[in-house]
Amino acid sequence: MPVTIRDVARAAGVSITTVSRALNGHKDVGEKTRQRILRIAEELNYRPSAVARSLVTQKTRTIGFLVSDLSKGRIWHYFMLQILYGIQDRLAELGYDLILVNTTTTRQREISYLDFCTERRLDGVIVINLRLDDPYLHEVVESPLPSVVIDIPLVSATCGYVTSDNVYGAKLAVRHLIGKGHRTIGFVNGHSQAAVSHDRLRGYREALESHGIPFRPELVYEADYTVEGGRKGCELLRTAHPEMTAVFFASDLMAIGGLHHLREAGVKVPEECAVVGFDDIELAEIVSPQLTTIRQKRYEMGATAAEMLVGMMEGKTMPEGRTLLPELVVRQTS
Amino acid sequence: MPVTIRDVARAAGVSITTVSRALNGHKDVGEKTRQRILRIAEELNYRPSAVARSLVTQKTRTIGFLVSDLSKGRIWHYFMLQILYGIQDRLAELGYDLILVNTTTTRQREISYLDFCTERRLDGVIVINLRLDDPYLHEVVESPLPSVVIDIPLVSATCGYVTSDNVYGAKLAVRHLIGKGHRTIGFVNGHSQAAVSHDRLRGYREALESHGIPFRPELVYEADYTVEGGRKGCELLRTAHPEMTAVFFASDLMAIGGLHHLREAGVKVPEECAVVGFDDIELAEIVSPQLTTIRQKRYEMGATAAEMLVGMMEGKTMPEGRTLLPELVVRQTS
DNA sequence: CTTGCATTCCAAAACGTTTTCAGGTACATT
DNA sequence: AATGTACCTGAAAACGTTTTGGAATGCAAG
Repeated sequence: MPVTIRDVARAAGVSITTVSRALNGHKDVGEKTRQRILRIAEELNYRPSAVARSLVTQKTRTIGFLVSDLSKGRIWHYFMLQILYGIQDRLAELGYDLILVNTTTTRQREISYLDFCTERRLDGVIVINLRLDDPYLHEVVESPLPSVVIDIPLVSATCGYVTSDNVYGAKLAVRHLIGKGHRTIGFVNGHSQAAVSHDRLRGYREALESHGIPFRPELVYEADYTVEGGRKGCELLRTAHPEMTAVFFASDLMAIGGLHHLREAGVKVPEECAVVGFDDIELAEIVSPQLTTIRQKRYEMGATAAEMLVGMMEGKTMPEGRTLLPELVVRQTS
Repeated sequence: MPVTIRDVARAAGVSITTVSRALNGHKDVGEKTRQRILRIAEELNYRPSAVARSLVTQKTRTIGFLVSDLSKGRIWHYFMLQILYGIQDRLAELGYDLILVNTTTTRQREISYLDFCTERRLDGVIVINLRLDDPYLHEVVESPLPSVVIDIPLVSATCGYVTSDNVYGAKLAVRHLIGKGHRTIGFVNGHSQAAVSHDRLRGYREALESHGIPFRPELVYEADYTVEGGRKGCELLRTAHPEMTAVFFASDLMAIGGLHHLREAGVKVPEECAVVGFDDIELAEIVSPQLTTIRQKRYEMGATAAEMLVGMMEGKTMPEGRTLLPELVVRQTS
């Protein structure tokens, strides 16, 4: 029942070819006919079918946003949301649409993400939060489907990545703390199945060593990027090392967990223990005391990913890795 | 280059009709041929094209999630995210996919959301955060495209809605405060272009009056659902009415803004001024002191919306309004 | 031997576009 | 008058499915 190109053609007394050309702005159609066709299409409220167009052009102008662990209680997505905005904004500018794919639920459908993408004939895919040990990670990276992964440094013939310079970010944090006079600095890291964890650890270590402070593995706790994990990590480190005067957390959420512990323990922040987070999610500014943290340019990461992907899809750019510089945001916890 | 049904048919030595029937589980195909076809399809790694299928079935099995004001600095989406999960989860179960539509950017494309939906031939749409004065609101509601709006009580032949019982929720909050002995209770409301604002105001008023406390309009401040708006509202109400011992906020974000003001002003919470929010976003539990609030079942709202929509689309249910009961969550600010 | 009925398969149409190739007209150049 | 050259238009193929309406086969019943 929706009006088709055929209806427009009939009403205008021309062939569908001419209608198609008039609407798509080809130049080989007379000015008067073009005007007439446009007017009639308008009158009939004609909207070309994207699915018919996709079938013939073999492009859907749709890209998938593959996010794993999208589920009820999780709040790590506070981090992801700005990235999503960046993707969606840039994609809209470029004339592409976004379809949301939850890897957890596609798995329920007993179909790999890749199969899902081919069924829907997606033009490309942006992947976030995939663990390094995800069984399908390499399937995605190696597949002919253009893709961009976020925060996993992998490049292939069809896959690029976007990430922050996590080594540098961690260095910023630690240097800042050292500058404030701290010498015993703990580190609550995220789980090791995220590439960023390794980089942040390295940055932590190198910053210490470059200031002549020996790296002590016992000052590092591996948590899991959750509030509760951060709380626990902070508690364990503090009881084991009461002399510790500052803690660097690999995420804001964990830092907030750490603050919870410190408050309960009656430790003054930042006087008795300074805290620095990572990410600069909106919470960092809302929580009190406001959190000193390393700002990741999340919106830009998303926009960059979108841009890279479209560039690859349209054959204009080669897959590459892009690394954005984070920056230190000093607030009240340091 | 992807393998088509034709390739499978050729390899199996049957017609494409038979392949189609075999794959879709129709019964008029011999058992041996069915097995052979399935095996060959598997071997060739055949994935049926959703777009070709959509063209002929006239269904895309895709629904749109229309969200307005999805942009860089906004954080109201902390509220929306759980709803999104609910939608996406239920939709995945039902075999539908979700496409994200930002009304702000479609407007840039100079095309109404509705036109966008018809171009993509979406099967239905879920709308959130549309202001009552949105120019396209009624276009969406009245259009033949099945739709479900969230938090706007509108029903038409093709449009249902899901919302919380906001009157009841506000009553819960105010009753709770009255039970704690408060008699002068301020109310920081959101803007009036949200239907929920009116209901929450009504609940506030009725709860007061049913306890013999007169409603005083000067104790109500109309903010805008932002942290800063809540801060300002709280400040204004307190300076104008120092005798006020409790404030009810129409959202957690505003309540958190209020807490900021109270902390700066050195007001003890909840001893000198109690605070109750609305929504129960994750922040409410993370912030300190932890926020007493009215919990909206956001995930369920999303799941319900998805379910209703699919029911309507498949002609199994009539459009209706569904109202979920919120509940009081007492924490530290009251 | 016909008729009827399952069972299993297929040819062809349809969905709504884009694009290729060629046809037609009008006009200027030989 | 024939040829060339723009310019505009259209018929038809193609994209990859589903579905309709038979057709062929085999077999039981008349």
